[in-house]
Amino acid sequence: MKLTEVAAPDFDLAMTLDSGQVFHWEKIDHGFCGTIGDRPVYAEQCGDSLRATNGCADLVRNYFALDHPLAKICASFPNDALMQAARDFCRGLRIIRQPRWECLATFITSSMKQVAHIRQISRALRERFGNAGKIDNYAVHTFPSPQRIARSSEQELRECALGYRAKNLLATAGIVSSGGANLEAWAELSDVDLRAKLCALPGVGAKVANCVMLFAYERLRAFPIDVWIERVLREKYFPRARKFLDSAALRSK
DNA sequence: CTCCAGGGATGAT
DNA sequence: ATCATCCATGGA
Repeated sequence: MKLTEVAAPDFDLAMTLDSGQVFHWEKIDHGFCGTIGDRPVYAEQCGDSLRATNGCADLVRNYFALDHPLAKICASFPNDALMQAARDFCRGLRIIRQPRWECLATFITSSMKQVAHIRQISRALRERFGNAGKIDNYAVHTFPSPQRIARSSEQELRECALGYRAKNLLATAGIVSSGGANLEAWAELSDVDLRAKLCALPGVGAKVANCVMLFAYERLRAFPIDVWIERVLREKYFPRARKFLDSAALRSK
């Protein structure tokens, strides 16, 4: 396969793909196979560069947000020991730019699930309802459109290990595919309005809404609080706080 | 306000 | 082989 080189300073591909923001990339020899939108893409790290599928340089630069000034962003964090440890541990982790529907649908399936489960659900949905593509001899699948999910049955979705989330994904796919929610147009909304729109969709609460805002709408101030973050907040910063999800996450703008 | 269904992988006994 | 644990949303 012919690869093209893409400059990627302050970037760690494996760290980014294994950080719990995206769930479909598969490790293959020295790199990762996946899709960016409807394009099959292979990418591998080579020092301060990526080597990626020919013709995908701009796509890769945008998806992995290589234009974000990561060093400057990290330098803006508080300089306490805890933040220093976090910076060291996550060096090169970037918040990437994901397709809106794919991100929303994936995080609806993520509720009450661990990363390994979410990866299996993503894979099942893609293999069953997505379009097949190839990277050399390796098969990849696009994430299915809202129309395709809406045409499936709750039973079919349950066969992809969604459990009770099947009903929510089906309902939200119906709303999106029928024009009841224009995910692209929502990019123009304020943080507060966008969060309210997202939370009105079945299966989307404060945590999922903040994930989608952060990973699909480039709202870098959104702050998803899962149980792990909540534990850290409680243990290290706010030992007496009670309910983060109903207060901090929803009020942050 | 509180309580709890929900489902499958993963780790412990 | 069973058993306990992990987890966000929404409805009672």
